[in-house]
Amino acid sequence: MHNLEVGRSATISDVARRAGVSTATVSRVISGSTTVRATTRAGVLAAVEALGYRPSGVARSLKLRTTHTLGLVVTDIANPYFPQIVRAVEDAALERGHTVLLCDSADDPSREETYLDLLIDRRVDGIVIASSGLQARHGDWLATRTVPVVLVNCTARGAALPAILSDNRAGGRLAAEHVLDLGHRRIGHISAPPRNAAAGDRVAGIQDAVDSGRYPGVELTVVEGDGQAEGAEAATLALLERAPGVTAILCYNDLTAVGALRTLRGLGRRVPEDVSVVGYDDIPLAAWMEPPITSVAQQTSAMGRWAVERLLERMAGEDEPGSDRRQLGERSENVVLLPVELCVRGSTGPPPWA
Amino acid sequence: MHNLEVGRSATISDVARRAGVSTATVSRVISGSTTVRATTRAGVLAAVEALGYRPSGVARSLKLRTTHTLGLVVTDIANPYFPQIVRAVEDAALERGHTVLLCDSADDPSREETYLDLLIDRRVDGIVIASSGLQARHGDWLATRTVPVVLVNCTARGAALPAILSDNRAGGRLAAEHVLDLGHRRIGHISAPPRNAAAGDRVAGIQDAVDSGRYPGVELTVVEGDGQAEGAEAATLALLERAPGVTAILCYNDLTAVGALRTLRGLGRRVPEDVSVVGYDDIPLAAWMEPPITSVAQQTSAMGRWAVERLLERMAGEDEPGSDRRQLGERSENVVLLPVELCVRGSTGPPPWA
DNA sequence: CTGAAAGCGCTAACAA
DNA sequence: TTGTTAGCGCTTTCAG
Repeated sequence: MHNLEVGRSATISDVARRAGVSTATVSRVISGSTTVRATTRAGVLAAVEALGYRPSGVARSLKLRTTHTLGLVVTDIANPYFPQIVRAVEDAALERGHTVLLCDSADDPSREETYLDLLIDRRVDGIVIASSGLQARHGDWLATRTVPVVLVNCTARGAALPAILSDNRAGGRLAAEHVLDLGHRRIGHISAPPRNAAAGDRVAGIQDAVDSGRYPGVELTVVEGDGQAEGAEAATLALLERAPGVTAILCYNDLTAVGALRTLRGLGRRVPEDVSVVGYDDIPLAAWMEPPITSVAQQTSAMGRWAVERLLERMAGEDEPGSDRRQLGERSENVVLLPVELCVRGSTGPPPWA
Repeated sequence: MHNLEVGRSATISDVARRAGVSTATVSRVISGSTTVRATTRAGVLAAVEALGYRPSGVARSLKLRTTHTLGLVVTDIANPYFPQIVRAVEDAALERGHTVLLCDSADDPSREETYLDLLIDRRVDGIVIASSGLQARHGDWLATRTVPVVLVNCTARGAALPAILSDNRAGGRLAAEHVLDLGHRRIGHISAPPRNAAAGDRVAGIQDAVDSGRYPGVELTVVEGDGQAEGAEAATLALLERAPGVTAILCYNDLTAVGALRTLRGLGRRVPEDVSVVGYDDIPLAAWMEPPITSVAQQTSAMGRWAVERLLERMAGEDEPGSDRRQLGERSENVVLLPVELCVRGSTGPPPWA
């Protein structure tokens, strides 16, 4: 009797031997090919069952030149914004039989680079990058690779990579108009480091609202935070020092808003009676705070799903003949802009004098 | 001139051809073997550079029978407790040159099963399972596989899989003693569904404190929540109905505490003046709430790190001869219990009459 | 110091 | 309907 070595998992040859057929036949049974006699099939299946055989994805990948694996690079999994994207990407990937190699760059560009190399080495079928601050050189480098890449809520300067973005500029404008409509005129903004592309767009949107001419006499003060609750506390203090009269603070994200809320409370300023606060991202946390935070919601899961679909579609496309279109300038359909929505909650209200 | 096909990445043969050597030599250079003449090495390196060659991890995995990939199964990535584990596991894995296949079972047992199969197929080197409710059948099944598995904060009834657990019973006791010491006597507990093993242990710990004899006249009421903020609202209402006089609520986790806080506030009950609330997990969120939530902290990152180390150590061990010890009953060193710590914050205080 | 050759586990012509 | 064979891209004896 032919025993398996201990610790080794069964191979297709083991199954073939046991079933008394060739490996080709086993392969046919596994892949569900119809050109197999029923009795043969049954025999193979019995052997598969008996041996607990599961085909090696590694061998299959080598042969088929596809790993059914997607790489997902995120800036910081600990930031509640990202798990939503991860979930969406994974859902979409799993539906199509793909798994996800998660790469949490932990806000470290060099780690991000390491991961990108690793993903290439692992021959993933595609890469989704949801990084708040993709380095320009990464973009250039990525554009030279053969693996399809799509960007989620970030852009690579220069390199024309397909991307799905949320309309950050509109989001900034929406937030600003909301407090301006409420009557606020001295407003502050706590932004994020400039390597974060979204930050700039949101500031631009806020500026759009200020410059629209619809709100005379607006004073806008911008300070830089770090997108974290802790960092936002110092930023809030700095803002209040530079512009003691602000009655509304627009925050780069919800975590920043949390920090602002805490700081304001510590200073004895009531929200929203004394100061209104607006967040961004509408993570679950926003609704849980006291007061619940008014926030700009992005279509996070749509973004993740779109990214995966785009990737798989692109992979399929590359099989087609004469598919050298990668060399052509990518067209504008490659960038999708998703609308945002303002969720008004308890952290905003009219200014004290209104 | 020998051109590469478009869209295909360079292989070791491409490099060999270009450098005018055999693939064996290229392989030696890549692996840093010293037995290569300097000039030859230089030539190979030049070819590697020119072609942008990166060795295929897939082919290497097939040959070397190791993928340098770990599977990580989590119950719900959207639950803020898990990203911390993910981060820790990934950190430890990356340090040792491994990548992580993330599997978010999204609280769906059948999806978890699908993922486990997928991980086996992908021939991951090991699997870390951080699932709140591992099914018994999964455990049995896992025990039959050759791939090393370690459990984080969960156990598989029957199957003797190595596990790292946080001392949930001690945590429950700690939380209970805290409010009992403050003078509370009518206390409530919002637990989690029984498939969650930790939930039972925490209840037991609370019961330990109650039964210790140190606190006479304690009344404990337990209701079941779902570990989510939303579900906790109904559970809090149910608790208050069954035991209107409770002055302290111990929660299964911080998310549950958030829900309790909101509900109490809605009812006009002040925290901690009227009712004290204790959370569990000490996720960042706990400190951000108003009032900040007193919570039991687990050593999350230590758990993730330990899991990976255990896995890799086990993988190394399997190469050794006569390593049939898997058949022997696993010994108790296979289960590690990590201590917990109580973080006292503003959500707990003496009962109203004290 | 270097090359030839075998083989990891699988699939896909091509024959039979 | 089934088997034979040739690789996928790499590493690793074993010769030279």
